[in-house]
Amino acid sequence: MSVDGPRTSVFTFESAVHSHHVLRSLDELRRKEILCDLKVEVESRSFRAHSSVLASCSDYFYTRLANHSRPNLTVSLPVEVTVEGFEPLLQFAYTAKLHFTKENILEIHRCAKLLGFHNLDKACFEFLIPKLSDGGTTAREVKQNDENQTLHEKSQAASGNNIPTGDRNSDTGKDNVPQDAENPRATPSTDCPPDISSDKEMHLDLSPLHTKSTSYHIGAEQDHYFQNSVPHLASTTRAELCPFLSMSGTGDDEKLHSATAGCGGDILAMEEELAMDVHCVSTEPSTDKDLNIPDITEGHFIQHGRDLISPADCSHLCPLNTAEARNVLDCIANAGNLSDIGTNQVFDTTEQAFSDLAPKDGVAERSTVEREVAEHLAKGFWPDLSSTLTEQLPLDSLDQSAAGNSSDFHWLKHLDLGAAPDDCPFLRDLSSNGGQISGGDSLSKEDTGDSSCISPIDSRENSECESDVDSVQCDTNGQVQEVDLPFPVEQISSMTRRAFLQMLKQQRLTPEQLEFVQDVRRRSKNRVAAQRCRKRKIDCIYRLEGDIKKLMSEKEKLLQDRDQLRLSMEELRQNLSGLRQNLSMDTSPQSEELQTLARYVSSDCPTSVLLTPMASPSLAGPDREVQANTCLDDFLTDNVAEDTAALDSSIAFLQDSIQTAVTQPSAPELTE
DNA sequence: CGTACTTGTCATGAA
DNA sequence: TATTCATGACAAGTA
Repeated sequence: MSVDGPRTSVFTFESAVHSHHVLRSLDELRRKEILCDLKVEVESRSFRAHSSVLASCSDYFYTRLANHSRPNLTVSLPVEVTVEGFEPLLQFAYTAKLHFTKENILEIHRCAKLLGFHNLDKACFEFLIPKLSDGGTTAREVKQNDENQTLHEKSQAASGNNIPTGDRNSDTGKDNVPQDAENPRATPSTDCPPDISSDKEMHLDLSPLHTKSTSYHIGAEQDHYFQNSVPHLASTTRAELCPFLSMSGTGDDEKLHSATAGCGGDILAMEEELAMDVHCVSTEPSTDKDLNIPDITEGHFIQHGRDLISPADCSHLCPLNTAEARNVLDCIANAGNLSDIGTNQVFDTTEQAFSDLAPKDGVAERSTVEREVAEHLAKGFWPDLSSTLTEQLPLDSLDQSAAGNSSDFHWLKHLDLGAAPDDCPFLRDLSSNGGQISGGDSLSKEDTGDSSCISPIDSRENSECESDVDSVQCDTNGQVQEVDLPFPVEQISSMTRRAFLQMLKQQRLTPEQLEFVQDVRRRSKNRVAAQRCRKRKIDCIYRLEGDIKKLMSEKEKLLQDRDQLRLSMEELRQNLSGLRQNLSMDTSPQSEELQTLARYVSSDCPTSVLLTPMASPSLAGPDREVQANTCLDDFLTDNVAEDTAALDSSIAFLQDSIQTAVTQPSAPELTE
């Protein structure tokens, strides 16, 4: 039987934004070249970066940098890695956003494979490459290509070519625990050429072409890639290729996926806030060689996969894996030619994005989609609004959404809209579009003369006996049918007096109809007035309550100030009493002068007696204290106007004397 | 069943 | 003088 100590509860606070802030700060540091301990040379260009960042994102960099903690490293990437492919990857490492064009998507994909970048989901490329490439490659072909690769590597692994892989997790993401036995991070030195660490110039030429001492392995798919994409490497042996390529030949085909796609990687395992931004850029190739991605975004979708999904579920963590995401991106593709959209157009909000993604052929269908989205968003992020929104949404619209495209927007629940409900463009627009103000005629608010309160009231009028308050309206409607009004009854209360009279004149109503119309108008107006009145009354009550609280606070503060002043006054009196005692026992010339002065300034005041207690031994204790205070106050009050000059000089002299007494504590006159 | 609350309506006075 | 508005009072409905 084990005796356990007292159990202590451990609480964990997990910030949902910390990782994002850290990443953003790191990117800021990189842009300012602060704390950058790594220089990456790609072709003729060099990039400053943080080794830890790249090592955490790339198996290649991890393998090459894990054992080199010295600063100012220079890493020359293999020649097969191009700036076109590496620059977006570097941006991705610091921003979790991959900017690509259909011209460079293949190059990025190839470099991502070479460098073993995580979190670039394979399915992303599976989907995007066929969509953006002109060759008509299908997603199935891309997937099949990767499957062939994994199968090939599995066969190679079975044959004994088990090279450490850069992958730390399985493709399924179900096993997020790093397996050190197969983890290259456990034995990174095996992949590092021994001559690198001895490089005295700290210039790590990591190109496999220059590290012939390393025996690396390359899978068939890489061979295929190199033979097609890198012709000059077609004749290169596997041992001369990028070390990362050897990582993918562990024999575990699933790990290859992870190495290239990053699903189930450490970052995912850490439940980091994941964001996959897909910037569909224009067909114009990027001419900006800086790391600042040009503003050529056409479609911008941000999907955060936190909180709602298990980190082990790779397919959910990588939204572009899902069929829903494919549908969305299909919308991008179907929205028109990418080049048709302005190169400087940026979709910063889902509103813009889906406005353009929505079918152009029908407003009703678009409205249905938007309502579906709004409902979904509201349910997911603003539960308080969801009910209201659902109530306001037409039932047929919701039914249509439920039966139609609702499944296409399941992934929207992962959208991170950190805005208030009022800031939600969908809800805002829906309210503005769908919330048609009652009385729906062309009369403006000023024209009707009604206040803002008319909207909810009239909205109730528009509804058809949906609630209890509409019982009156039901009765009214019944009367409307009886009198057979030639115009909508809801117009009666909303129109101006002039318009109302004009309408009565034009309609030639019967006396019964006229009486009914006037009664309806009167009651409606009065109803609104009563509501306004009650609202004002409630507002007044709230305002008065606020005033009461404010006054109570002020009162409390004044009472505290009063108590504080009393304490200060009491302390001052005690100090003054002590000072008088010290002065009375002081036999120094200064003290004699003080006493003389005291007798002078209080020649007709009993205070002089108090200042010279020896002269009046009959008074002592609290009585003398009270009397002294009283007499002194009275004297000062009575004589201040008579001899101000003498008083000022006396006060100054007293102050000097007090100061002298204070600064000379060792004076014999201050000691008994 | 009583109570508190909401809402519509009426009566009345002021503008 | 007619109309509008504000407001108190009352009644009906509801939780």
